[in-house]
Amino acid sequence: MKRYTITEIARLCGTSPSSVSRVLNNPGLVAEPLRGRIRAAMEEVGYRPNPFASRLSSKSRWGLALFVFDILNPFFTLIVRKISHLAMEQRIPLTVCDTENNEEKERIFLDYLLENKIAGVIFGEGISLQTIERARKATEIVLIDRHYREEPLSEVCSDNYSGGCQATEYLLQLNHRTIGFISGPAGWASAEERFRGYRETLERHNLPFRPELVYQGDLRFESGINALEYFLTLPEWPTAIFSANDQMAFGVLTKAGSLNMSIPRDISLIGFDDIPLYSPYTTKLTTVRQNIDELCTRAFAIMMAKLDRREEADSERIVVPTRLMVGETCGMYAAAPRSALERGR
Amino acid sequence: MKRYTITEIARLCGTSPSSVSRVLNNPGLVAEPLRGRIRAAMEEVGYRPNPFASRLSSKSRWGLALFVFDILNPFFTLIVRKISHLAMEQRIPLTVCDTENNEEKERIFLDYLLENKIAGVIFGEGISLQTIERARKATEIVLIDRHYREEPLSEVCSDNYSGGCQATEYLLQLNHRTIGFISGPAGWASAEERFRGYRETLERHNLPFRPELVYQGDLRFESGINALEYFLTLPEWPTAIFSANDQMAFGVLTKAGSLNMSIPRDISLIGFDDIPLYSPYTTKLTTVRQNIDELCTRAFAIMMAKLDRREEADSERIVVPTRLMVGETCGMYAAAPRSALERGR
DNA sequence: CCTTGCTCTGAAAACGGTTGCAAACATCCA
DNA sequence: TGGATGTTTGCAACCGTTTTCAGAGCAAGG
Repeated sequence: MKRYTITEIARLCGTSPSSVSRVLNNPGLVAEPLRGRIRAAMEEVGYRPNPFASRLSSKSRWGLALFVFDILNPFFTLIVRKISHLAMEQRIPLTVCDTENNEEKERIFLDYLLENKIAGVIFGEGISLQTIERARKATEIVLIDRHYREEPLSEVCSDNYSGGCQATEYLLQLNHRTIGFISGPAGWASAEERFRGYRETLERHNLPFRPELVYQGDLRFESGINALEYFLTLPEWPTAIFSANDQMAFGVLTKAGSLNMSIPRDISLIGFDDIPLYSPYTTKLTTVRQNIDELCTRAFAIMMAKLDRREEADSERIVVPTRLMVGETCGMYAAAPRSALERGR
Repeated sequence: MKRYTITEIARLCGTSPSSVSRVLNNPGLVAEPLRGRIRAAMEEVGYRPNPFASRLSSKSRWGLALFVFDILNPFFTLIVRKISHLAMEQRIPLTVCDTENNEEKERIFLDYLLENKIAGVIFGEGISLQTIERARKATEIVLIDRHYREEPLSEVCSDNYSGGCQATEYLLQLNHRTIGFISGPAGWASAEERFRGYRETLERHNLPFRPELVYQGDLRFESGINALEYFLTLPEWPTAIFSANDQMAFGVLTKAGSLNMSIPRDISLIGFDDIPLYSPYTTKLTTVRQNIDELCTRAFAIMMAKLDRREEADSERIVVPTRLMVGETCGMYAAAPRSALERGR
């Protein structure tokens, strides 16, 4: 399958390479009869421009990168999947950078990308501020589910605050009054917003915020296990637990199982994310859905817009709503102590 | 941070661009004093070749691609992680192609890559033969954990057959004689080898192979659930189950839990892969470890070798050993029917 | 009929490297 | 000492586009 050049197309049409190039990049500059002929010829032989030549000549940047701090976390795996498909649809090469929460790796990836004149990078949560700072000086950037507080940047976030409220509100409706919260790492805006939703909803209902009911996790499975262990050391056990993500909620579910506790009978549980991977488990987790597809699509669209109009695009902040997904892990709390009868049901 | 060109380096050293280029690509052609000077100058100003110019000029291919059919499957996620790090170490751009088991997507990815003169592609299991065929005509390819039967190709595989033997052997040692097998999809060489290990080990021990003890799964969680349901419809239940991968084993574990069966008390269970994600679950799965890091490192090394020496590299087939990881899901089978006493233990 | 101002087109110079070729020089052997 | 051979080096062409610039053609305006 021979690869044609712009010059050959030109010869085929009895015109010059310049016109062919113009048809490609600025069709308005070529008058109709010629333009049609050229287009037909390109179609005919299946012409594909040589990307290296274009980029060398135009000095334009090209290609995108996606930074995630832990590709094994299914939330990020889904982001990688979606963004990589979006990029492929546009025929834009995408470099996936799994930094493994390691600043040195971030640096290496970023150096490489800047050297190669990448056009833009999309950042997931968990990448260091320093790296983001460096990147934004040299290229276009968009943040997914991360709030950059210093100054406006293009960001697409789930409505983590409302999600936090929804979850807490729901537990309150079910009569729970002692609600444990498993947080994410400090400094993660998305997780902190969920926490704020939890805390403010409690206060809105005139329930005092009790710091001992908050366990700081790191969003991983093990945190859920440890969190439940911690909650059970408290003099008064929480009757419900709100976990800042599904993975930790799964840790709770698993630990509960091994302690012969039943969820939701003994304790209610609500997660955050709605990772499909976990849905097949027999107990369907009640959780707050983040619309990952939407998150990615919007972020990608912003990136494309930035690349198109070269001038400084204004930095937008888009908030994607979350939705409560009622599963099987939350139950109505009966104020009376659980009776043997109730247990045996 | 100014970007220097080869010409500027040449001027700095009072030599010609050709020599600088040669230092880069063929240092042997440049005599020592000059070479040293050029190297020093490049170091000094932090010279980085413009990759587009090189590729345009040398017409060489560049960049790698990695095809996996389901990036959400942690086995493949780990491969993606490892290969992407290896590529980054060598400063080679890597395109991750998650085909979602969809031939159309395979085609689009591959078209794009060939158009962009990719240097090589690494295939994981589950990519269609047709795509592999097309790719190998146009570029270098290496297969991971996939056996291409038609003719020799460069392949790096786990020793799936031995792994299958190890697992079965282990169950036999534990006195199990009725061992169920949950297979992978037909046509997947890696999974079929595991099955062969299972079958031949049985036969080696003069146990008849019983087709009804084989449930065909698709390597996903749900298959494990369905498999256990199926096995329980048999007149004689298996006392142990060997699952062709961990995810299905997890399905079994979960389903067993919801049926109030205890593993390993009521039934022993062994998986395949040793996915770290699953290890934190409180019951540690007994499984056969695939050395994913090794698999990837070897595959990548072969790819690099192929790219270095341009001539037809001979196709090697490398087999990476597997290892039995004893967890908590296999127990000794007591020939006598389980007594109430034993159950209550 | 001659300007003027468009619209379209082609020539040619980049872009930053690679590489074939030949010149310059050193080395070796007869 | 002279020619053959081998090693270094620089010149210049080329890779396939983009883009500037100027010229050609043409319609409108005076």
